[in-house]
Amino acid sequence: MNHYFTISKFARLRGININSLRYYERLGILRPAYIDPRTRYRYYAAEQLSVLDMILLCINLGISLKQLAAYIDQGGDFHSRDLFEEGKRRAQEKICELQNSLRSIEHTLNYLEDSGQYVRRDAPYRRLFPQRRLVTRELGDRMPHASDLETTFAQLNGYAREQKLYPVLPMGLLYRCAAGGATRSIYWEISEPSKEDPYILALPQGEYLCLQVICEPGQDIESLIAAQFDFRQEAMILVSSMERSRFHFGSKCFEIQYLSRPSQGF
Amino acid sequence: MNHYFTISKFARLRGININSLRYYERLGILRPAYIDPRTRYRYYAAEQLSVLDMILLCINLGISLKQLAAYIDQGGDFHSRDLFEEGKRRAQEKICELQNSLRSIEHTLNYLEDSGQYVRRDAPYRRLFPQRRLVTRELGDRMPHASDLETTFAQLNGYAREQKLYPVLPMGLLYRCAAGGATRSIYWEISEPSKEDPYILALPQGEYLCLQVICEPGQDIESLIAAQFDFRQEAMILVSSMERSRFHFGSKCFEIQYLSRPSQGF
DNA sequence: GACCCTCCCCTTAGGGGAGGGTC
DNA sequence: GACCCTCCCCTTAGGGGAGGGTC
Repeated sequence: MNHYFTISKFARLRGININSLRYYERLGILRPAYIDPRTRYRYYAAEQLSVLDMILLCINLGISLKQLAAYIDQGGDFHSRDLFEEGKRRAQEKICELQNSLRSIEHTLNYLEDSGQYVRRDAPYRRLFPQRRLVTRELGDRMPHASDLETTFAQLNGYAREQKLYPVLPMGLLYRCAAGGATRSIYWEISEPSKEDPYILALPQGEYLCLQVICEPGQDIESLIAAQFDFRQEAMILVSSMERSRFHFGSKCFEIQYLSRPSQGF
Repeated sequence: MNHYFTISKFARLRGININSLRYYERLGILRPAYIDPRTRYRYYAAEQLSVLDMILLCINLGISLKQLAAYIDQGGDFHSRDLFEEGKRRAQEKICELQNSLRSIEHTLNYLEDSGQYVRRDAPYRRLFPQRRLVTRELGDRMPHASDLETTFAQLNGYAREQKLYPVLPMGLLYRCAAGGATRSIYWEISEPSKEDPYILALPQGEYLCLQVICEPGQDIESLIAAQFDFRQEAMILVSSMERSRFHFGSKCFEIQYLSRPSQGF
């Protein structure tokens, strides 16, 4: 003489809704131990809690209940070890993904907070940056049109995502200046801390000479920079997007960051 | 003269399906920058990628797109800092939950693997256990009926879940024996490594004297134990469920684990 | 009176396809 | 020929409710 739980008592043992149990029955993964043929009332046995726990584990880890069926053999037994192995893999993957997202978010929040101290500066100032990692793409001899530039930024972002470099704001233009001339690149800052990639550039930490400029749509940003800095002096010049706690589309404010003789350190 | 992306090019920039973009438009969170009134073709601007990135971040972190709407003000600006703060909280919570699940799974896998070495032993043997943490509940003077026992196990499991102790297999009976008599409890092993709780018992690591018994449904497990051990000798006796890589309902095989004079250590 | 039953409709974030027009 | 449009139906894991019977 076995003891049975009614559907609501059984559901209460794991804090779930009775509709969930009816749903598991429909899927065929957890049929009541007994169904009264007259009233169609469902009754569950305590041993069935282990099946329910498996189901809840799967849901928790994003293993679909159809996939769960693959871990039950004809005899109704669970291949629980296989299921746990799969669950372990899933959990590890998800944790890894979330840690990457979290790092990107924290990176961005730090950046927003730090930038808050430099809002609307008319005069040049010195700004201390930590070491930064950028993913860059060199542009050709001529500055592309705004529309092509946008596309190139988007493509570089796509590349960085594919390579799991976790691009974040800010993005912008980068000039590597030397006596022989300057090369022009675009960049996205990345939050991935250690991966290697041919397009990654590690910017040294240190104090950069900074200047904020407003660039109207038709205006040429390079002539704005050239008015302030010499492109033939060995230096690194970044033209960085400035985003604050809100996104403003069509933002025209940039921060120029200047680092002289970067190859020699500070 | 702005540059626009067609819907499929825009989707490709982030590797998503064009139906997703149509869906975001329906929700009102990402309307195309321009819609040709004649053909109804949708065109997107590069700046809209930042909105798309916000949407993808939310999905990634389980923030619903309706909730996302709460971070957009009348002017169409994103309160991105608030959103990032929320995202950070979510990511941290999810990572924490997953790490707990992962620990439970690893705990269970270790247990299954370890138990594999002790399948179907006829004779007593010594088995080394690591330190184990149990959540226990004392039973009354008399052993409850099987049905009530099942309910009590389920309740204790529910309690352990609520307290985030992460109960795992094995579970079973626990006797704390002394000259004055024995107390009878049920227990679940827990995978939570450090939390304190009045019902937690930390079992010392060490070698336990073990014995496997088969207990048929009608049979009294306590008389089986009493045939082998003296309940009045200072000791800890566990009657542990034995589960292997598959769940078998109505399993009747138990492992008796005996530790003498636990208060004196090993 | 609390509990259970069977419909039946609804949710999220889209995916896939039919049938027809556009670049 | 590749691309885009608007329907329209489908998915997962249930949640909620109506209308009626059961413990």
